[in-house]
Amino acid sequence: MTRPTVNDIAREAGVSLATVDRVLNARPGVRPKTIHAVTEAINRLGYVRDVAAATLARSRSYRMVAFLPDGDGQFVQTLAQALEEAAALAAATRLQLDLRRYPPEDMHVLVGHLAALHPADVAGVALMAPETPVIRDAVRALRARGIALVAIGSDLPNTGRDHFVGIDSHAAGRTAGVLMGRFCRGLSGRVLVIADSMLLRDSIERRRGFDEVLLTDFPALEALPTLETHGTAETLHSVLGNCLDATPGVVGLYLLGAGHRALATFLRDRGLLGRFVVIGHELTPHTRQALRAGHLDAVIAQNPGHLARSALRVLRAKADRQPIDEGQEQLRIEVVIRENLPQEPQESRHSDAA
Amino acid sequence: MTRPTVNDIAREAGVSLATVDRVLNARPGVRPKTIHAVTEAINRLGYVRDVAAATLARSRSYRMVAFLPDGDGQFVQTLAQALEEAAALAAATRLQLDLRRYPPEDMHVLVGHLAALHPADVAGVALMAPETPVIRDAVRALRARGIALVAIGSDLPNTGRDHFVGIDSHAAGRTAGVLMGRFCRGLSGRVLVIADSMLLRDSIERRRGFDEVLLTDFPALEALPTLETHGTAETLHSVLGNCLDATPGVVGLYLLGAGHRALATFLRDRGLLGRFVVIGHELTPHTRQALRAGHLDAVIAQNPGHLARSALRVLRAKADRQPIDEGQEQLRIEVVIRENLPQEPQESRHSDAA
DNA sequence: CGAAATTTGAGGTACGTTCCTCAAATCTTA
DNA sequence: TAAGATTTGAGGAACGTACCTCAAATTTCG
Repeated sequence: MTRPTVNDIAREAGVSLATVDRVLNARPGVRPKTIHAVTEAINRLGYVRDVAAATLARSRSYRMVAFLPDGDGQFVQTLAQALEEAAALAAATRLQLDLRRYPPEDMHVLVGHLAALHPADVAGVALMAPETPVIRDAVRALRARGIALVAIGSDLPNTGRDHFVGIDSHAAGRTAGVLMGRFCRGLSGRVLVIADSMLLRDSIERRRGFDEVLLTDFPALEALPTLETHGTAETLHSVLGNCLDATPGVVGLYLLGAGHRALATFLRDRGLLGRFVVIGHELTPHTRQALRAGHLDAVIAQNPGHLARSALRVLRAKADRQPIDEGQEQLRIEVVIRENLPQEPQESRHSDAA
Repeated sequence: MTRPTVNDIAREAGVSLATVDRVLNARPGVRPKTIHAVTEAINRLGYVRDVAAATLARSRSYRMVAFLPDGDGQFVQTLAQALEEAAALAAATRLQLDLRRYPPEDMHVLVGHLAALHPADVAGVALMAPETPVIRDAVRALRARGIALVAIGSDLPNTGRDHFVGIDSHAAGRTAGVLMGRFCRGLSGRVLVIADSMLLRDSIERRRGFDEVLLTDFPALEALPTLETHGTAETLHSVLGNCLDATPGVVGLYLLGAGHRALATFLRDRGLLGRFVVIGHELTPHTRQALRAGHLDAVIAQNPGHLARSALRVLRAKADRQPIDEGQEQLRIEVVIRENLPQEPQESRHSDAA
């Protein structure tokens, strides 16, 4: 009737509580035969460890640090907020998150922060950073010290990071390509691709996926070389203006990164709103507004709330050396159009001490 | 340095542990002034209740029951599996799920099951059922007895259900409509709408959303009256065959419910594969395969894993009379195309006693 | 067989909270 | 001011697991 406890296992297996404990926690000094008897009893009774009691007994606490690039990118802002919210909830389960920003222009600051982390203080790190050699080394050193690290938003392969929380940029780019192709059905012409900068791996991979699909599945569309805006509205206006003037037959615009607001202004000024199929990435206040207004046809996104919760769950699992639930941690490449736009995330107010 | 505990609050507020406890758990017999002093101390210290310790002390266990219609619908099968998996994980946090199937042809069986539930045995119920008057009454009675109820997959408004876990069918239908319209860009013609039966609220609402969008945004497309297959491949073949023979200019097919396998066979037999834009609902092995093969252009889906986890989380919250995290429980209307098809959910194997 | 090594048992404390009892202190109100 | 009502304090047991120590039992091996 009631849940079996460790004492029930001991009785069932005909051993003492201490032995059950040794088996359950994989402590040494138990004969294989005894281990077998205990696991048998566990299976027979259908015992499941009560994690509440276990974490309480362990009185373990999880101090995590998250590093996000400083700056005004809306996606990063949204993610930061999602992390704060997820952390507020996770505080009830003894997880403490220290969210820090680093100047994106000087990676050595970040590296310094990472190098200063000590496993006694910090159980795990969530990091959003481009993959440069210095970062790679810093991450490797961190892990060598026994601190878990998950890459968030943008992957850091070849660093031995414990996990990547985010979507596959290449597949996201392919998805954008298919939507562009299908939304432009019957049209032939050119597609402008606009990015902040093509130095980021994500942008490169999105672009690659996008091109692949256009090339193989939508030969009537030609994707032009990427226009780089360097994150400023002025550059976007001038570069895009020049390009449009010089290029006839543009039917679609693909924004690899930010710049939706600047683009909307530009198109409005030129009376071009609604003239192109426009596809972008990430759901932010700007893209949300553009979708609603009809200036943006689809957004390929990853859910920041899921990102944040997944990152914290994975970090905790890694800190506990426990397996992660792959199914739950797999993030979807979301396709957002006006009709399935989720409700504005309202002020989610958590009661204080509940 | 260390997390504040109830004892810290007591010291900080200058009251006893008992009083802190009374305030924390909203027990009676504390003066407003004292309550204020305690909450002040809580805020000052940034106290967060340790849920692990709390649930342990309460030694509460959560016995939940889920009712799904019996039958071979793939979505229901997938959902059942997702519920089992979510329950296996939640077992570690003292939640026990009893997954039951009821014969969809006789609602009285379900009603009987519901009527037999006693709040001493069952804390909450997850129910997937059509909204009929008998069901409505049974649900009302259940809630009157103090058992929490969440509707899963398909809503039960006007029953006072505690929560609905699922997506808005109307919005899902609109989303399908937009994709149909955009994928048929430049074409004018007719769209066939196929359903198992139009008696289900979900089908009706999807259809309504779909029609709305076609009517206002894509006047070149005409949605024809719904063809009902009653869930059998034979009916689908004959009805659809007749309709296609009698109707020129069909450019799209919209499947409100199941029947993807039968449709694929039908189209293959007639040599019509790839001739229409085909849009459907729910990601199942069949739709997944059709997407991959290119016979199906898009699927509007809700994630069964999220459904299951959300249902259990909400039930637990309701059983504890605690607020739910709206942000986390909001389910997305997913748009799935071949390019963003998630990996096949593999055998997720959880180690036994970890 | 005996000594050494290994395995097991018994018992305890701790984790942070809930929930209980009973007495003491404080407030109300006639 | 005194009786009654309300509020507060002190203390303890319980939840299920982790982790510790030391002694006893058992096995291994020379």
